[in-house]
Amino acid sequence: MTQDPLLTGLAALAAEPPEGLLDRIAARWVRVPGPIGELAVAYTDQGVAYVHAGEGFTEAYRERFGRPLMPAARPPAGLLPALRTGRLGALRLDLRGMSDFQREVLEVVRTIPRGEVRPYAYIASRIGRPTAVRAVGTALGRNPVPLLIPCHRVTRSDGVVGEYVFGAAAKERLLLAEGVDLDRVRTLAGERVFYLASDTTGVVCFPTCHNARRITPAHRHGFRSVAQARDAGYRPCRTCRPASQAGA
DNA sequence: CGCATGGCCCTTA
DNA sequence: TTAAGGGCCATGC
Repeated sequence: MTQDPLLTGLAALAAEPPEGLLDRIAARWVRVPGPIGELAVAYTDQGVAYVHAGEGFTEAYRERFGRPLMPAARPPAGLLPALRTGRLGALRLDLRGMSDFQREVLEVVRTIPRGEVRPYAYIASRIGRPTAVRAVGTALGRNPVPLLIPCHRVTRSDGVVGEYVFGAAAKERLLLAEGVDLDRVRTLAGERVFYLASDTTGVVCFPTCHNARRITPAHRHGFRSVAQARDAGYRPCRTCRPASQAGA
């Protein structure tokens, strides 16, 4: 009907988007096995953007991101190992659209090793906002990539496991599967012990820090606060950095 | 020591 | 624009 080059150009666009364009706009998604059952995972050319458990994945994705979704043939490289080992490896994440606060929280949480836990208040201190403790909880409740950014490893200061996007029961199962001795954490908490120190190294740790777990019982000392441990002559562990603030 | 309570700060409706 | 409330925490009986 017309030979208008603009129209033919547009028609070509509609029929066959240029390579890469679609991936910038849309996300792909796959179903994969995870440690707590089947997961739906969405990813873009930037990396994994969303991890969802249970029903209603596409609805939840669209409500939250409002972008088109296309099924993918296979999971992105590195996703399955990351879910299996609890370590990201080279897997990239797409965290665009998060607030600065949320990104800072997630960056710290990301560094908590498998098999260990840290309190919400610790995350708040690490990002330099020691009183924004509840806001940290809110941010983790909105973690778009649970399991990959291990928000299940953030627990309450009083030794209680606390809430979780996929439910408190799932959080507890995950931690046990990763080797966290929750019974011991709870026993210590009952004695008001939230830090463990070694009188051979002079270092004080969070109880689940791998350094704390190797302390011989005879040389182990429990403390209620880092301040008390300091007064007793201990210095904070450089690995788990108890009571450390941003920069400190 | 278990529970209640005020405090805090970011996000959402 | 504002107000309400949440994956919490430290106190005070």
